[in-house]
Amino acid sequence: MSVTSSRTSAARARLLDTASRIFYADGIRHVGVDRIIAEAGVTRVTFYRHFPSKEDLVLAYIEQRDQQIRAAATQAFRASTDPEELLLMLMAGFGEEICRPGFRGCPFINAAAEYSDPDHPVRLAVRTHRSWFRQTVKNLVTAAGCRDSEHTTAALVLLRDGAMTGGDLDNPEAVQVQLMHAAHTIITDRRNPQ
Amino acid sequence: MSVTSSRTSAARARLLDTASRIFYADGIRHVGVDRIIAEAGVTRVTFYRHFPSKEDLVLAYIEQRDQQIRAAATQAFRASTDPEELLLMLMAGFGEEICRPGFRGCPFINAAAEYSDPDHPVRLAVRTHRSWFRQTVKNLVTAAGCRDSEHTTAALVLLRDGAMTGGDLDNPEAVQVQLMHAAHTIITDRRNPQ
DNA sequence: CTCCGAGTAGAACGGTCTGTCCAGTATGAT
DNA sequence: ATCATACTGGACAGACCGTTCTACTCGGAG
Repeated sequence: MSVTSSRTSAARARLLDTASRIFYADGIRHVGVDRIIAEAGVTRVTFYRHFPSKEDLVLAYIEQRDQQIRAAATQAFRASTDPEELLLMLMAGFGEEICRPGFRGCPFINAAAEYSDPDHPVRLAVRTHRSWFRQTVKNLVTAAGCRDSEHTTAALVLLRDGAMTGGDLDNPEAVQVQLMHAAHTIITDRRNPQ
Repeated sequence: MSVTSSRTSAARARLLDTASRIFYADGIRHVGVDRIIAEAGVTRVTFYRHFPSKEDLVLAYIEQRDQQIRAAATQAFRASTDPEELLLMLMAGFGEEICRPGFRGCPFINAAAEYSDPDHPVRLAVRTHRSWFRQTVKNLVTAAGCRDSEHTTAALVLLRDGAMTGGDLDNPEAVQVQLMHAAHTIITDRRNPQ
């Protein structure tokens, strides 16, 4: 229990959830630990008991997002066995996400903007997530029998990143429509005749 | 002279150029004015004479980038009178930019990631730039006689943002190829038959 | 009962941040 | 010669940064 408690403690969970909300909404480097511990309702000692430094909290935030998205994908992939439908569902998920109130762009892209050093652990975690996402898309594209799977995958990733950016900086509803139209065009155009 | 000197001083120019380089490479909020004045080779008093606060320097950085890009576009647009060719040149310019050493993504997207408040002057400057860019693309798309100019413009903006992101986080050369392929497809597919 | 892990409360550390102030220097126009 | 202007140098305040510290409470396991 004492070993796992550092990962399952209620205080730790509150800390991480609070940090996740604040980091996503307001950025990372500019937010002090004072604000996080205050809003999480814990003390400094408790914070540093669970996270040796602020950087560990930041990493935990990024990795939690990664895990949540992977879990959501695994869950969503149970809804259908048709890879083409799943691809469209995936892109539709992004389309809905960017329209939700409080959307502030892709947390990984935003984090990378704040950590410019390519060797920084945050950057590494972002690359790990993006590699997983790209591979996931590629698996679906391949399973859907698209020609030129590498090319199609890259186009969908490009589209996704552009939509996450435009959803924050431009008109989310317009971007959503554009995203779905483009995704549909890409996927169906590359479909192999059967 | 005394009136214009605050805008044309050599010290001010060095300050702004240094800040531009550092802000783009390393981010904005995390770098202090100490580093900027040190690398620019001026004193703190000189800095605060030209920029009442750090925020004014940040704004000047964003607006300088905006002006430089507009000037480059105006310059480039003299190379041809064919709007379709100009559109492809525009996208090719982004393709080359993301492959250049030191590329760190779109300075406006990165700045917006660090300033989450939609009403912050930095966000406003970013919106201003993006509005100009979108309108510029739309003018070219319209002049090129594309069907559904609004839709085509949105697709190209989406593509551009995705490429700027992927150029920083993924493989720039691969993104460049993908960008040009997609741009070519979008533009020629929407061409009205003549 | 005793002990220990996990929590609370709050002070304090050294460092860095933006921004201000004082004193002195070089230059160039009048 | 004078005088405003733009600069240099360094010290300084006040706030905030991440981090560590002491001292205390409480509940459950041995």
